[in-house]
Amino acid sequence: MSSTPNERASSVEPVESTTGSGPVDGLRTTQALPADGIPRPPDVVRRLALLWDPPRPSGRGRKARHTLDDVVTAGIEVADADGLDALSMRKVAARLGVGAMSLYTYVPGRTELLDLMIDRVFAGLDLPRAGAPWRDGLTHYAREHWQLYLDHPWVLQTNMWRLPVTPHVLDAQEAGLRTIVDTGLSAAQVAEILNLVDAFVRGLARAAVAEATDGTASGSSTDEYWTSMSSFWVDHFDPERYPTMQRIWDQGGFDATTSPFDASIDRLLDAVETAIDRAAR
Amino acid sequence: MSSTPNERASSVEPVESTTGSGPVDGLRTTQALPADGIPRPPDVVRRLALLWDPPRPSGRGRKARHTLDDVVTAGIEVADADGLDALSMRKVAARLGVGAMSLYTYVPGRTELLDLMIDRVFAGLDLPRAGAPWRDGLTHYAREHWQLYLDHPWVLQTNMWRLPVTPHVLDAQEAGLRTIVDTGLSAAQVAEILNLVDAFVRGLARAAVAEATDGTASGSSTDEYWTSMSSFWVDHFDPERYPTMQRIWDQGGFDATTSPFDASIDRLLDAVETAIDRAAR
DNA sequence: CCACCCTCTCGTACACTGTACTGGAACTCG
DNA sequence: CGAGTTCCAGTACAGTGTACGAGAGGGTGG
Repeated sequence: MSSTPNERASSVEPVESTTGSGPVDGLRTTQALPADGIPRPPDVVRRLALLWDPPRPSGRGRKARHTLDDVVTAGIEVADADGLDALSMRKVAARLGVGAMSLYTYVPGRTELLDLMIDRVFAGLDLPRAGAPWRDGLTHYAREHWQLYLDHPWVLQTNMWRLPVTPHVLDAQEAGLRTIVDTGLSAAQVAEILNLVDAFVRGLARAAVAEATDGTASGSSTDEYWTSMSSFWVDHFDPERYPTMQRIWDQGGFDATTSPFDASIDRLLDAVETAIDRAAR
Repeated sequence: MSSTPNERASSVEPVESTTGSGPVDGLRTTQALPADGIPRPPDVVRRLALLWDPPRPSGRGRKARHTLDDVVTAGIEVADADGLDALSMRKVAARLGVGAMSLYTYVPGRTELLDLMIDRVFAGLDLPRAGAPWRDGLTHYAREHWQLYLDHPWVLQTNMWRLPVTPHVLDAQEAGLRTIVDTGLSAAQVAEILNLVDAFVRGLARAAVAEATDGTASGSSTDEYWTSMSSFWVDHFDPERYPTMQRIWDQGGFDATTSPFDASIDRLLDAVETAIDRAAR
């Protein structure tokens, strides 16, 4: 029943900050009994293992044709090109010119591959330096995330309730918290405000991606999509039921002149500033 | 065969707010050529058809064992119970005591079923009345959405870039816009602010659901999950790499005493108020 | 050098998904 | 009582993640 037989206790190697790049065996670890004797559910532990102590390739055995990084890169390429739904193990494997099952020597499963992909993408963020004025830093933080989501929309598609706990994701959080930790806010407020900013950026990015890819996803061209939608407006939309929408539409409220990000980020930071001023008082 | 090409121009009959409840044939529409001769891609049109002109059951033929509403209800029950991943046609059918393929006489496909489920759920919102002070109305609007997402987290899981264009979803938008349309803001600002509020609520709800269901999803109990996570903190977390996180943690910043919604909504509305004041000046 | 063992590779297989197709069952109308 | 119409469901197909186990290639101890 237990899908992953193999008896090996958790090793005690030092944490390296570089992600390992070689394949290694025994990715699937079953219920290992660590020193403290507390059994850990394999799912969570396995997800963290590859991320936080990347295995070094052991010289023995057959040479690997690729590296872990290659696999992650291939995954990102597939997802960037065709979205998350198209990210199947078979497609990633095909891009590397190997069989589907070969991936499983580099990665325990699809979930973990996705974690690694996200970590990789977050590694590319240009994070605000410590010591900068909080408003500059936080703007920078928000804008970098915004750009990340536009570049890799599949990160928003992951159906996960929160980002995975990976080194570079935590790096980003760390940098975000750092921008406002010395402004006099309480610890709870700091955490809460960063949540607010994250929620804001993700929400807007989602909407922006929707705008950009509407219709394109489902095979129909953008033109086709919009003609269908306009047919909706004439066939189904009832101005008497939605007078306010009609009114705002007539006044050009839905024209989306500037980027929604630029339009709103200042307003959001005003709110943060208010909070900071109150705390200082 | 074409169920939606509707040769009437924009109909004059009032849109009813009750969703139709009978099965009907010809749900799948092929490329129909409407009067204007512009071909419409079937996907988009089909998705809209069932939502906006609900078919009435025609008395002829075999009696249906269920109604469209039954199917939608069953879908919502499945999704509420086991999440969106568990929402398979076979499971929904089983709950109704019916073969999987029978669903397709009520609904063209899974996508459309999901649209209907979302519309149904949004129909249950208690929307702010017209004429109330904007801040009360907008708070009410936000809180209702917040509660909806907590009650039906699968709505956030839908992997759609935006909510489907359904009658009751538009009702909610209409009510939201209405709360701030007469505050002196420009049309663009009104649209933008409602986007902001929506993005905010969805983002926070996502985080809250994450908090509530962490680990539970993947089969392991919450206890097991947390013991694994605590093992993460001791095994992998490096305070030297994440000093700010460590500091905020030590000060109890991550304790989450009150609901994140209550903590942040006022701050967000402060930002809105600032915008309104500026516009009025 | 050779045998052995370790590791990577991958064909096959299973359970699961959405849904196209098709033949049959049940109901109303002429 | 047909005829027409509609609902029901069994089978089938392409796709998914991945368990299993047989083979291929390379480092190392004898």
